[in-house]
Amino acid sequence: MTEHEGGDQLELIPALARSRARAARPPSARKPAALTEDHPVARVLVDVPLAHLDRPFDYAVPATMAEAAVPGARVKVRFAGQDVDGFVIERAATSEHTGQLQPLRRVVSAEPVLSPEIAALTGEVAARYAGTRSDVLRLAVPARHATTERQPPAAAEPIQTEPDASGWQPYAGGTGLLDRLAGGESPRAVWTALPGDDWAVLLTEAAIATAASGRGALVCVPDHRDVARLDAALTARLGAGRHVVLTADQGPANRYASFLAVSRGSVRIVIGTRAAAFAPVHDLGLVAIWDDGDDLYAEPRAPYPHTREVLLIRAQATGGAAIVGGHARSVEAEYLLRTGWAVEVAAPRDTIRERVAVSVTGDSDFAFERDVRAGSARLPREAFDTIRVALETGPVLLQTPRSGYLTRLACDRCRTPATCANCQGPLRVVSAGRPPECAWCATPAIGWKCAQCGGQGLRAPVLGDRRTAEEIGRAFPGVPVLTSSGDKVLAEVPDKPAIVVATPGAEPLPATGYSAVLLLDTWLLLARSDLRAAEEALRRWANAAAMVRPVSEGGRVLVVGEPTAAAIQALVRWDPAGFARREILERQSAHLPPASRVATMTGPLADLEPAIEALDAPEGVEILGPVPVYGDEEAARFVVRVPRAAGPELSAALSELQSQRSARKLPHVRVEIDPASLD
DNA sequence: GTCATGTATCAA
DNA sequence: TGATACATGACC
Repeated sequence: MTEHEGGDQLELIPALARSRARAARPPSARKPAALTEDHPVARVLVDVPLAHLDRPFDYAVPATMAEAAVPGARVKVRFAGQDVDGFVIERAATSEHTGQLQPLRRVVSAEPVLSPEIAALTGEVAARYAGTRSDVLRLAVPARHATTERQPPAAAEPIQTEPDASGWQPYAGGTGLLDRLAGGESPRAVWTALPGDDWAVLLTEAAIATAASGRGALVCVPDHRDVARLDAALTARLGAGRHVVLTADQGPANRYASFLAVSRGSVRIVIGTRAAAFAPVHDLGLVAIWDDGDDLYAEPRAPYPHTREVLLIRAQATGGAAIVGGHARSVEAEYLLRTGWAVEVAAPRDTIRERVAVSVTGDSDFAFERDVRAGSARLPREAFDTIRVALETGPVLLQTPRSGYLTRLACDRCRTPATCANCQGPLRVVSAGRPPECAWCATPAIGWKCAQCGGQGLRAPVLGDRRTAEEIGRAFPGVPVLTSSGDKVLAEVPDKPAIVVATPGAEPLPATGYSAVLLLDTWLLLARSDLRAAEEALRRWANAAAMVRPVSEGGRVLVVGEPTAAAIQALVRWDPAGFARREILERQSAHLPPASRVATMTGPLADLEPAIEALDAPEGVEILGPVPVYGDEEAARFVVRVPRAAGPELSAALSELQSQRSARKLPHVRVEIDPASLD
């Protein structure tokens, strides 16, 4: 031990003393608090929003704080003359800093709320999304609640329940997956759930299997209804208190209590929405995400990380297992299979055929014409018949999208959405009297020709009257008609004949499933002006269709739409994997994610142009734009894309750009990597 | 972001 | 010469 007394012991290179008034002040002017002898340096992540200050700063640890200033503790420190919040990430014996260290101002709490794993994770997520760690920390660590913190931690009890792999039996590699989890191994799987299967039960068993190996599990689901379903499944198997729920809207006390139960290791099975993705689960052995294509997983706060990416980063970093599950398959999940990062867990075709039968009926003008005479102007004859027959045995689901999506132009002959000849972006009408433009690169679509059928006419899909529950009710007098949509989601459906009209994602699940599921207005979902329109449509249809009873019990799915559309064909064949494979090839040739890594830069054009100029982008970069931002007069947007392999380089270049800009006090430019949508 | 410092500019 | 404005760079 060679420590000296007083506050100057950390002046490692005093020769570099600066002329700043603060440093020049005589030492007697400040009270040099006695420092602790053991590891007197605390490395602190300070909560400042500036990109160029996004790194740890060293502080001296006063003797009075020696015990409390543990790694992970919240502290208050003096930074640039003001008190700011921070987290201790490390205690060290010495500092690299050449000046004098400020002492920690206060240890807010000795509770180590930022574990080393999560501290590292926030760094990786910030780097991946070209954001700041302090922004990511805000997502990762909930606000403190002092009263809650005073409650003593509950004892951690090991989970003795044996996993039941029978639900995974129908899947090739299913029971093997559970066995490996229970055996302490770390398989990584893309799981395509069978229609009719209770995904919550299967994920519950996966979590229990992981627990059987003495490890923790973290499962993210899109929304509250899914949380409730998974919560119920876990409670049914383990009883209350063996798992914990983390969501954003729990209220400060509840949220912090749940968080503490996890961070203190009292509970090691964690479920929740995207807010749970950063949960500091002890000995994390499994991360799982259900229906990863759901756009609720896109974090709306900077730096806009996606739950799936956060979980995969964690699996990679901890060497744990991962399950990416859904009825449909996202192109990102397909990419995990292509690269060999994960293996497929799916049911054989015969099993699928036993579960679900999907047929399609056209909604051409001819069919409508004929159906007017059949008594229903709104439903094709076959749909009408299907509903009538199915109502004899149980509830029928009609899924119909809400109107009001931003629609893109389509070929007026074959209805294929029109893409830009230059960059494959969606075409849309900017103003009357001007040719349509690409929404990404603003190239006017002059002399456009449909790639599918060679047609040369463009049409804007016009929203017709929405089918209303009333109209349906008139067609089926005496049958109760229930609606479920956006703000008014129906919780339950009686297990008897009824018609449920629901918007995608708001479909209630009857105890024994629907006797029929009808997917209406499918062209509307497909016409959305989004590069994911078809993938998203199939996901929504599959989720609704999966609620149908098995074929053997008369369950039937009918799609009303264009039979040649790829997404509809994939649904009819129930082949989400094939669709994802095909989709990924198309994205590849169009230089779209996930084959490419895309970033958007948004802000006033006067700020964007120098930013683009200063961006030290990797080889092979394409810069598209600027394009005016819909609904914002001031703002414009550039799209920057690189081959997938150059993604980390692009992130680094954007981080560097943000650093330089913040150091030079230039106005903020919003950077979003892998944006949920490019509209 | 704040703060302190340096330089430019101008009225007195 | 001092007051003021603005740019710059450090921030532990």
